[in-house]
Amino acid sequence: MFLKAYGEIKTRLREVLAQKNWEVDDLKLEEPREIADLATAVAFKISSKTDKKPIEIAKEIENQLNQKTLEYVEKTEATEPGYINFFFSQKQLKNHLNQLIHQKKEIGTIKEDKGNVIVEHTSANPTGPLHIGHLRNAVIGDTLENILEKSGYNTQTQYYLNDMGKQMAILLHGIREYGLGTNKSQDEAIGEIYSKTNSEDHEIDQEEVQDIMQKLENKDKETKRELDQIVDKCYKGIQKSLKQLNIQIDEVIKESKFVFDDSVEEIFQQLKPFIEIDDGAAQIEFDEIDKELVLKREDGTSVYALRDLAYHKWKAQKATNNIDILGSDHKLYSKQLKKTLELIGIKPPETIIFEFVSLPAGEMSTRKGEFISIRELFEEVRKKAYEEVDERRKKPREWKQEVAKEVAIAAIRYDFIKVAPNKPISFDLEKAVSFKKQGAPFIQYSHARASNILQKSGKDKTKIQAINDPVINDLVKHISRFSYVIQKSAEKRKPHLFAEYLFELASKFNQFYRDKTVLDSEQPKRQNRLAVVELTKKALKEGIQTLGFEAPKEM
RNA sequence: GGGUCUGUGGCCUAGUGGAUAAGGCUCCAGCCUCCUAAGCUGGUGAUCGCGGGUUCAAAUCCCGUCAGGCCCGCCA
Repeated sequence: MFLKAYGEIKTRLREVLAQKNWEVDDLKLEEPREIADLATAVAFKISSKTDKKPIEIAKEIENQLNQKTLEYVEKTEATEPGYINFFFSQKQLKNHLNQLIHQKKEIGTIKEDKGNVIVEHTSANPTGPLHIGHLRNAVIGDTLENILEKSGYNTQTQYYLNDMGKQMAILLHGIREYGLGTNKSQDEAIGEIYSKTNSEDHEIDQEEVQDIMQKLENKDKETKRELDQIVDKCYKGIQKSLKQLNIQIDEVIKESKFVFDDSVEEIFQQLKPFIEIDDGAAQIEFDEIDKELVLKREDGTSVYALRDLAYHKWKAQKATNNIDILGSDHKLYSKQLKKTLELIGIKPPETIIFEFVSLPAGEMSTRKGEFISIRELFEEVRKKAYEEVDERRKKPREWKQEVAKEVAIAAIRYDFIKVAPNKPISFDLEKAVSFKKQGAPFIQYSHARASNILQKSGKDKTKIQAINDPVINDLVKHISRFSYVIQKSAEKRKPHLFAEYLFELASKFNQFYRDKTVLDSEQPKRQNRLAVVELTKKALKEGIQTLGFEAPKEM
């Protein structure tokens, strides 16, 4: 309803401004908490172009606005020094809320066809297990996908799996030398060998590495098969780590695909007019970027960039929107990639760059074997969650384990998603394990409380009758913003906005929970409050699932 | 050195042109005979790194400066 009201006000405001001949290119509505539902400061902008005071203009606009009744707006006002405030229709709000309680489809889903979008995320090299740096990538990607899906996109996630090039050649060389044991998790075993191969006490046989690279480039089936075995094993471990946190990749695309089906060569030919040869290497130079992009080495083998270009060309044909989630170390490269695609008329991807996750001790490195793996993190958090559940509820062990698992997944994911991507994170395991209030368990707990009331309520009719009580009004109004926040979060590609919204919802429900007795209250109130609880529970559950974790009924 | 991102109460984070800068942690004072206290209420605490500028209006835009991260590979 919030979304509809927003649209209605904006449209009407545009009409009025056009009538008055006041052109404003950037018409934006604000949400001034406590003051009004929506507001605009458009009068200030107009004022600077005319000789009228903002408040006079605001009053004129407000007058004109009210020439036509608005469906979702009950009251407007022009206030000093020149804002126009909008207050929503309580009747419409109530209707809307009652619809939400009874509708089949989930709360917040926007019925619109916004086209296909591929979200490429994580895409870590199969040279070891995923660590918490990759986790930030995975959580942002997966959550964004859920939010986009809810806002009307048809989404797919892809993992671009590197199985070509120098790094992989080095890995294969290392495995040939040390062999791959079978006793432990394969991604971990591979990670150990990879870091051993790169360590200072080991000398890399450059000739062999060169040979492997050449063979792969020339589509040598035997070498490909040998490497495939390793890559597949490692990816299996990666996939398991992701699954642990409720992250599912829809499609895995191997880099070699584009060499083997000749699309790398095809795009290379397409780029020919822009390519320059420097010391035998084929590269592209840019006017606006200071650094050239190498596509092929002196020996004719392709570099990652060229294969990635072929991948992006392929993706551009499959979806209208492509979003890549990348670490900030890829910033320069992604700029080059986009420019290069534009040269040959291919729509470049959008990129969401996230800053690094560091440990209190310093940086993580797969090559050096310094990192906290997702597995370790998950185990730690789950252990802690189990202690917490165990302390509070007398229940069977399996039940406590299940809840602990759900809480752990939620706590980890929420911790990463609530921070805007462009902020660097210093990851402290101690702090991550101690459940802070501003985290997922708090939200899950609110849902459990709501569920508990409903479970004990029996069969009472669910219809919201009165929403004039301030505590209730605050809560239900917040729920009415659900699809609006989904929309905003999706269009701005900012999943943390939704994470914050959901925390506020939980917080508002807890205030309601304290102030308003539900089960033991007198009848018109009981039914009304019960309906509010049901609606809140629905919204919390839907929001929790959108963030990629579960909402236990009890915890 | 060049590019880029970040800098908000003791700590973590939101807000990136609009009305008193919003939360959480910590600390202090309260609230379980009453639907799950993983909760709630109140309080202490901020010249938004620093200095200029633009604007009716700046945490937000511009310039400079300091501090930290990342990048500047024929790696990915």
